[in-house]
Amino acid sequence: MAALDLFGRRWNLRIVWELQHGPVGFRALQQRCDNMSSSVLRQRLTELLDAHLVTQQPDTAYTLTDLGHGVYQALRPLARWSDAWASALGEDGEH
Amino acid sequence: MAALDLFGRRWNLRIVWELQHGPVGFRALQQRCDNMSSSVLRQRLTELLDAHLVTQQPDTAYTLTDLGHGVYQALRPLARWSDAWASALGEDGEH
DNA sequence: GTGAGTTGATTCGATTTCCGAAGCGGCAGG
DNA sequence: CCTGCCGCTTCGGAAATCGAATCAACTCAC
Repeated sequence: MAALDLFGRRWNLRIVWELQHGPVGFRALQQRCDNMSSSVLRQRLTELLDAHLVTQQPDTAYTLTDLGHGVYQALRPLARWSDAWASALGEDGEH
Repeated sequence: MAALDLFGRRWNLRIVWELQHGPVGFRALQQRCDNMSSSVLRQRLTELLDAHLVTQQPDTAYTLTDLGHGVYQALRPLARWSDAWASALGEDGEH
């Protein structure tokens, strides 16, 4: 239930999603997230750091922990579903 | 990506989660969601209705569509992960 | 049929969150 | 030095969220 609360906050899902490919720096991460506000990004990152989903490397780059990588795995069915969702909505509006 | 936006809104994940057991009325649904604000609940419900994840029955009760049920299925890995997450955080703070 | 209780739904002012742009100090290279 | 990039902070305004009051419709008891 706490998970639904954490991920119910804007950008948290997206940030985990964008960190899947490996360590990313602060400003680069911001750009990947549609240039979201830097203030909110920092806020979200501390939340994810506290939740032990994200770690900060010696070179200050951010990356997923093992736990965080588990989230990404758990998120993949949702990504697969979103494809079905998109096509279902697409058939709606056409013709 | 639109899915991350929709579910990045507060309560949307929770509402889908709470509708898993079948049709629920407006006020009952509100109570299940920690007595969330009724104004926001209505707003979220119209969003979910527009997204075809939720339908309103003749007796005005809300229930998941087939599409909405797919979301719930896609959410179950996340629920399973949250258990591992909870125990990992639990070991942290103890002793 | 009238009065009390419940339900889905709306309104509105207050609070919280989010945004975005500017700016900070630190650290490169030229 | 100066310029440019970096992680990060500050702050004022905009937007989302809240909470409580309220409405019309419906039920049920009496």
